[in-house]
Amino acid sequence: MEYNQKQISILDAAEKLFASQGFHGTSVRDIAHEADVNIAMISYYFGSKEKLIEAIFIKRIYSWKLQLADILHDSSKSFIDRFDRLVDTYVNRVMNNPCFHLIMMRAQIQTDINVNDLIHQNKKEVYDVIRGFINEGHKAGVFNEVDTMMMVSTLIGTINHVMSTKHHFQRLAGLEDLSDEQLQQHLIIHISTYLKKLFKAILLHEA
Amino acid sequence: MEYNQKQISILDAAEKLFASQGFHGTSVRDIAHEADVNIAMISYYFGSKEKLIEAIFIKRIYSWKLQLADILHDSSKSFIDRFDRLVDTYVNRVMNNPCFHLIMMRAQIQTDINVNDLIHQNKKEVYDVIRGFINEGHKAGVFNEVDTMMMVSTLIGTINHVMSTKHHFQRLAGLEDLSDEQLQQHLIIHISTYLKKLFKAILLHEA
DNA sequence: CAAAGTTAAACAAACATTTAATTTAATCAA
DNA sequence: TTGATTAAATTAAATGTTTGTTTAACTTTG
Repeated sequence: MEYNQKQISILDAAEKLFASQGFHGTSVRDIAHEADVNIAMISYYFGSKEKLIEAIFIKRIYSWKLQLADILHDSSKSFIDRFDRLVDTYVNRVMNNPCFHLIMMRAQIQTDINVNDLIHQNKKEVYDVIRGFINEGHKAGVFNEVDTMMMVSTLIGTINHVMSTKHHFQRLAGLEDLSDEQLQQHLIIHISTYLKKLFKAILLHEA
Repeated sequence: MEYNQKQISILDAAEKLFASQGFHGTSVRDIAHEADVNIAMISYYFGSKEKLIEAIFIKRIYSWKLQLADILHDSSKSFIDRFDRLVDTYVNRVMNNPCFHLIMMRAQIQTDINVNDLIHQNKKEVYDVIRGFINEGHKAGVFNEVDTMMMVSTLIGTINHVMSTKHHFQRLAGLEDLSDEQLQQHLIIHISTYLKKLFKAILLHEA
């Protein structure tokens, strides 16, 4: 998929608006205005509003599992180093693409947006790779036996929750004098450190 | 707030539809049809669609912090028992009221639904009570010093994530032959057990 | 000169809310 | 118990917007 500049503007505008107002809360007029294009260009290039959100998913969803496999199959690194890198990378990925991950969260919640098969397929592949990695580490005597599916739920759930409620978080933690950029960096480091420590407590320490 | 039967029908129908289709994805006609009342009754009783969702929040939000304080301030139980009961109760609460918690998740994500102050106030009170409890347990020498805010994020984030993606979860875990009720019971026990073990690993065991 | 890009305008359908008319229920003097 | 009075509840219809999409005319590009 090669998109021209106008198509990219539309995709970016739609991603931003779908994230903050939801799919149904965003009109194609809103998108056209944000992207600074004529309304008809959206139908012209993408066919419909539905197909536009599909295009956003297809554009975003594939690179993650490539990166994931790259990290976990890097046998030059120890199991623990690879696991740390998994957490770091995923935290950065979600925190640096909040719009898309908000849309993804909402699409999972909502039953009437037609990208569920796309999401499920991706979930399955990601989960299989992580489970394989943890099992390998277990057989190598490095990791304890753990409930991988629940651990992945904690990883995704915690990061999504902090990302999606970061301004509540900011006020609750008394970080209101931080700029958006400072808050962002603070949260990335904070979540990564905490999650790595948390998971090591069940992966490495004795029961 | 005492509601008559017709108002309760409207609130229940709205909660169900807002949960599955979102606020903007649900029309007042949908709600009226689901509740089997005339469209005009919604404006008549609640004023507008906005005030209807506010009424849902106000109806639901208050009982939780009462129950929470009740659990954590029960000094007849040990710190560990109280913590276990906190996790059990919250898991049950979310899993048994999925519609409301889906609406809450989406409202936190969305910036254009006007219940954010309501949610923030509730978040703050809940967080303060839990932090107070953990600090008390730390001073008593039972708990390690932990990042309470992150721990609460993991609690809420993990449960919300499993609840909101439970049908993905069902397929990924190969539990497709379970009925909805069986899946529900399986998940409640599964999440509770896992989360209690996870948190104890950082609250109790040595670093 | 033909294909692709771009536009303002038009389209019907769906939207939230209001209206004005009608029915139901409650109150109370006779 | 009646019949009158009044407020609350209920309704179908109408209101004026906004919705996603299409059209037909026009411009640019190769």
